[in-house]
Amino acid sequence: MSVKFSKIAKLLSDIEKISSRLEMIDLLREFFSEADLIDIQIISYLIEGRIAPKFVPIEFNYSEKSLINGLKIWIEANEIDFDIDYILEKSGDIGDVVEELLSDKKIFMNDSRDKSLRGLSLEKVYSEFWQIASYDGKDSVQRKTDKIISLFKYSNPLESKYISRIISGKLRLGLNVKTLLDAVAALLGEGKESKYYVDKAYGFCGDAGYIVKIVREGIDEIGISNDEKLLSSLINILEEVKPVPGIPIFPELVNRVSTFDDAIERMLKESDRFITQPKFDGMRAQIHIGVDYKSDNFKERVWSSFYSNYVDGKDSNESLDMFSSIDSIKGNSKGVKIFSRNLEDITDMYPELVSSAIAFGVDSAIFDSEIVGFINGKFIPFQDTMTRRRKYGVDYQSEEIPVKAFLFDVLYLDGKDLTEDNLIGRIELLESLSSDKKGDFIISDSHRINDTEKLESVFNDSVEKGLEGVIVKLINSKYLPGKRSYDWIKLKKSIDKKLVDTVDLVLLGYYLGSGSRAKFGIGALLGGVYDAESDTFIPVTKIGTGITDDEWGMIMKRVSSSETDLRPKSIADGSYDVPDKWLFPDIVITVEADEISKSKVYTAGSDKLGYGLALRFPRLKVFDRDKDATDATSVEELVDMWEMRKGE
DNA sequence: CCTGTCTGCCCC
DNA sequence: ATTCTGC
DNA sequence: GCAGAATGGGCAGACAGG
Repeated sequence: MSVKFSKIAKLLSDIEKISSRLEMIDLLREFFSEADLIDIQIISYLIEGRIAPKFVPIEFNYSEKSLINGLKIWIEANEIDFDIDYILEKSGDIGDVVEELLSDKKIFMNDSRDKSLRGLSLEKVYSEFWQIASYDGKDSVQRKTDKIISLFKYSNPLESKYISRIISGKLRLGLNVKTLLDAVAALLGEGKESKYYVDKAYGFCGDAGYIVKIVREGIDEIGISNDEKLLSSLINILEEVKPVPGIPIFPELVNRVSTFDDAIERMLKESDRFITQPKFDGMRAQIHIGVDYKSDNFKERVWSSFYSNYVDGKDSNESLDMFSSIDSIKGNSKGVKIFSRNLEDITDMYPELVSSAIAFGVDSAIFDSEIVGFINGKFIPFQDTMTRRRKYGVDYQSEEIPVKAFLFDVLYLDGKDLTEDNLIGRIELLESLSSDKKGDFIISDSHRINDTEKLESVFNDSVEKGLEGVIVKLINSKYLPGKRSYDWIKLKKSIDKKLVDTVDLVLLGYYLGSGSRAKFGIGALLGGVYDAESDTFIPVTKIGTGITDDEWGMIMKRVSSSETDLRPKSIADGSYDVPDKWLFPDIVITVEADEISKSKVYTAGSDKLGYGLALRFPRLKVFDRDKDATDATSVEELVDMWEMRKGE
């Protein structure tokens, strides 16, 4: 019997009130030890605002704005006295808005109710979620709204709050899947050992529900009383979860440091040498070769997973066939699959890489790589590379924007898991695969070095080639799926102050904040440059980071005296996001950015260039420069900065 | 058919 | 992506 | 140092509405 959803809402509400992760883990562990297996599996997906693992292509496609629009229409049709915008501004959370709206008990009085929904269970809510996510085509937005409102009818305000938050993907509990895995590990005892194996198994399968399932089944079989046997048996079970071609592995992630010396110090603490590889400005891609669609391992993890039962009118073997049947794979004779950083299947977007993989001359492999547009021996801008991430017109675009896959790691080769091997061994193996059949694969350059001078020269080479910088890696490190540790450190060219773009922008408006920013009444700023010719200010970017909570309070005070409801005439109009509050342009701020980019919503520079300019990765450095707005960075200066970078 | 709006554990 | 915050 | 949650520009795709 699936647990009542009202109990789940209470659990989530309790977790939300806690700030200590250890206490959250304790609450969850308790729930995990009592609840039915199916409920635990469902929760493990819902906690991420999803209904299935990431590699299953099912999304709600219905976020905060859709719910707000839908509710507004519904409120008006039912003549309810409720100001959504006002409450949203105050709370900054769609869930809180819904909770408050439904606290009025009279709202659903005259509705005829569907009895099958009474006393919602978690399982029932989950299957309704599947239907909401499955609606598509004409009027699907309206059908989703109707279904959500019908769920509200059978929920108390607290349940409605979490239904809204799950669907809009912003649970805001201060807890996510990593903490959930900690709670799973806690089922096996206090020690850190269990956590290591749980994390690792999750890294290899990308499916928290599956991990929960095998752990819980193991516990039920052995019995929780037998501590020692429990731990060792469960470790054995978790260790069975190994890399399998066709099942995406969470890519290992990089950390950042602020100086070369910091990076070197961390590396040399562990070993007398370290590895550097180029940092490409493209798209992370994990390339699998030799997917065996009929193997038990593959079926167990993908085809028979419990969520496939929820797909309407299909049995589990027909459903969720992201891997599709082997017969339908056109020209993909070797079971090639390519996955993005977030485990999305992007195979069909890169036919030339599928061909390269088939020709590569290995039976099975999993490579870690970066896909970058590459024309006449030169790297092309990130924005152009990203046009290859598409569903339609793939053939045309692959001629317009040809790409290369730069392989920089190998996690699996000809049936063997390499993730426990040292990095240096994996790289040597990768380099040994070099042959004349690489197609659009390029084995990434790796340097083995041990001092600052060499690091700086490798870094400069990299930047000169048009790359983003270098990644520095511990020479003797294992591959850690999904981990962001200091085993891998990025040194971006923006570490060098000469290579960042710093501008003085005029504050033109601001936006309301969500979640924890709501209490400040401000969440982001709109900044612009000065155009002397027309004596106007032209927006170039929003800024939402680089500001501490204390500063937000101060900024709000400073800004309130310049507020105005209508756009001041001196601020250029455009298709940019209109701020919630306009400001008379009299405050100058300093903003740092990694680079200037071509824009379709910002227009600064378009008179001269034919296209507008914006900032990539903007962050606030100084709030109030105490100078005149007309002394801010000018359009001409911005255009100059853009042309100088381009010329290099 | 065209255009605007919204979405994406999007990509970075 | 960058940045800040609580533990 | 980790995990989580704020926030950025910009891309293609899906849908609503005229």
